[in-house]
Amino acid sequence: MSVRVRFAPSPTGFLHIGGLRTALYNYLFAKHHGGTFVLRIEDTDQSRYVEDAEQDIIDSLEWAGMTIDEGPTNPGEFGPYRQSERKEMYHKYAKQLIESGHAYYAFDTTEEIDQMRERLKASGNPSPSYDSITRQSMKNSLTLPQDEVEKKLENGDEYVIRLKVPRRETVKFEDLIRGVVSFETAGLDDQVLMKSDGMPTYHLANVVDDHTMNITHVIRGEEWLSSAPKHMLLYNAFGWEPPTMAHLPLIMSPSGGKLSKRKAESEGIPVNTKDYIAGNYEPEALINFLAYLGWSPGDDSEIHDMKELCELFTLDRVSKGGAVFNYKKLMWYNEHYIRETSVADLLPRVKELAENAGFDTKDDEYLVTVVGLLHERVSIVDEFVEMGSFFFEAPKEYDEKALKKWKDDSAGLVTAYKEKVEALSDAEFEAATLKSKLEETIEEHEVGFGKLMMPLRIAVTGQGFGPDLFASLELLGKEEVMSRIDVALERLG
RNA sequence: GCCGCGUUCGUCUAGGGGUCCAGGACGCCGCCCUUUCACGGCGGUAGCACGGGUUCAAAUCCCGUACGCGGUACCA
Repeated sequence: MSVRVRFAPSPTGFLHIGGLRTALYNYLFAKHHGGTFVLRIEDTDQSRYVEDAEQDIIDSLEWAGMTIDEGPTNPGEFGPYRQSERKEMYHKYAKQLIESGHAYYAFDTTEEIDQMRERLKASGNPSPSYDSITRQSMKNSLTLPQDEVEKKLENGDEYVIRLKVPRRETVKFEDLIRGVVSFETAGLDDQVLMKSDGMPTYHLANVVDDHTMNITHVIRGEEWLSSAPKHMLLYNAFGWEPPTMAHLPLIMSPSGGKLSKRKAESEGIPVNTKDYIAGNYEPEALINFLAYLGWSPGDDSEIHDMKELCELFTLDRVSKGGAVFNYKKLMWYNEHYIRETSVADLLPRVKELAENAGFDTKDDEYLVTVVGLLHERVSIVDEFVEMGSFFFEAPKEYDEKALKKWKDDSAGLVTAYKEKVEALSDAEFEAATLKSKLEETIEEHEVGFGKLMMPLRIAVTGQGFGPDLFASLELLGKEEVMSRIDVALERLG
């Protein structure tokens, strides 16, 4: 049977970076085996539904380079792909479970359940739950007379359907990442399968869908491991062969704990995929980084594109422990992929960025030189415009830190240099000459290179760092350079 | 609390009984290159959570402890 996996997010917000990695591992696994990558929208919680979330998920996956083989917008033969559109199916299967004695109706109100919990807590039970013991004293089809149950159902009284968890049983299953995992049913509660609003809970929906959609491998976050035994119980109750399980380690925040939205933001880590899109990160970098966050091919390689990752990826090489998100390493990947991208490919992107910043980008030839000069220096494409802003307009102010290098003798040296260079024709105004003129000047004044270099850089670019200065001067042209020096001399003295 | 899952440099990881006084990458530090900023090159720093076993031999197997994380909902 060919591999079919699903990424099954709930549309309660924008696609989280952890979700993106789960999707990636599913995708890589599917493609490694020539299988199918399914997107299923788990929208069974109507109270948390977010309108634009589904589109955001689809856009994010596409940006990251994952092709959805089957999903709500490109259905295959196992649709629909939104759980809200499969309601009848869940009802049918829930009913089947009741008939086979694996589930039952429960009529308790929220208040009654709360009271039960209070009562048990008061009598010394630290974690009361609706289970094989407590269900005997609750209002459900196991305790109520048959005719009363039927009457309640006919009256349209609110009810839920609960899983009848066996009293004492051991549920064991093999997880591809963790090996054999084992749970005692005594610790499980009678999970709600159908909610009183007629929607299934995740537990029922996920089992029914994975089975009816022919999913062969369930690859999901570790937060699901604890409820996996309930799912196994369900597969058993239906008499279905469960899919192979693989529970992924969580992505952790640098300060510890699951990388939550709140934590990530306070630690300067973009948490939603859309933040990376808006922030102009290289998708290849994010993907490469994410792939290695909890997985490695086992050799010393670090750089792989999606195609290579598909070839290399296996679940047995996924690590078990949580992985801390290392933003600096992400940036290292980002720098790497920018350097790998040709100037020609970068050009239109930088052009758009610069224009959005309100700069006149002059002609493409000019821009090509700008991009070339900054290519090895930027960490993220935005920096082409930030670091290179002086290519488009004269510095409005001078960087404070850089200004410390503007010493008492700076004005004199810059003036001396200016006088030399002023004599050059436009054609002579090129990097090598500009450099030799600087050498001449420092020799005449018997000072070090930096004594003139830094002030000159500040005067022309406003910054204490940046691309090769002489090439920059050449590109800017004589007239512009002269004018900037004059302004600086006047303002800095 | 209970249940489950984890634990190799600061971080991501390699390693699955001898070839490991533990390898790679990010970061950090230093040197070289560049009389500028970077890129790059070279080198350095730093780790098997702890305690017991098993074994001729344990980072690797077993048990316990500690710590971390997850779950404990009519949320997913």
